[in-house]
Amino acid sequence: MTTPLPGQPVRGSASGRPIMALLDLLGRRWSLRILWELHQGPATFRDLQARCESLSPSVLNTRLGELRQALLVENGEAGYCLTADGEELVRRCLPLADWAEHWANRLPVPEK
Amino acid sequence: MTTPLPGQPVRGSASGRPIMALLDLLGRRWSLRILWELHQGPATFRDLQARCESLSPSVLNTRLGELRQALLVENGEAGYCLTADGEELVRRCLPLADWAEHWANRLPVPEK
DNA sequence: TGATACGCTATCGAAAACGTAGCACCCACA
DNA sequence: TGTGGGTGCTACGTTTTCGATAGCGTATCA
Repeated sequence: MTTPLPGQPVRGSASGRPIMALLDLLGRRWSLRILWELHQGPATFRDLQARCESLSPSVLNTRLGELRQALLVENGEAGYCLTADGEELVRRCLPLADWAEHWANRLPVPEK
Repeated sequence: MTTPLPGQPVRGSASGRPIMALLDLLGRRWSLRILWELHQGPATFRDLQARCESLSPSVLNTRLGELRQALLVENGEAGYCLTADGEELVRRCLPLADWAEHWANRLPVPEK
């Protein structure tokens, strides 16, 4: 699978607009979650697996490759962590956590 | 596939925390894109397909079902559109468009 | 020379997504 | 009354992606 990047046609949009590349990149299973977990602090490969309740190493490795190509994540001394850009991206998503709480309150309680 | 909702275990997290349900919901192919397109204005089923460059009706229908269960999208007079909650969610994601532009400038220009 | 941890790859079956065709419904119009 | 257009949506076979498990190669420390 190729990493969606600005300036290239991506799935669902031949335009190359940056937002489309971003939506494709983030709309892959575990992408958002991985960024979220790394925002909680740096982690080794195996740490990340554990935090995500044991997602496959193959998928994790694929996602990490994409996120590294996109310069959102890097592998440093302390293990994997967000780049400055990645940090800023997540920072802009933080209002989501807030919103999710309100959302939970408005939804009917799901059956167990 | 079951719709991830707060209060239930979701893929990658048994905790039921709202943010985890949200990350699961949005981390499915086309979810973010569909919300994005609906934020540009209401659309019929076929409009949505066209705006997303002809994604499969089966997938579109599945995503719409999930987003409707999550009370983010509804089917009204003018076709599909965001609910008040959905609108607020997207509003909180708008900084992403901005960020994506900066991101594009910092990335090496991809080969054609 | 084990013991342990690291990042990561290989393999294979299951699940999700894709592409295409077409159904059932409604409504205007001839 | 039938035909042409729109609607939302389903069916089905193929391809892609994901998931579960095992294990490799390296490094570190005892």
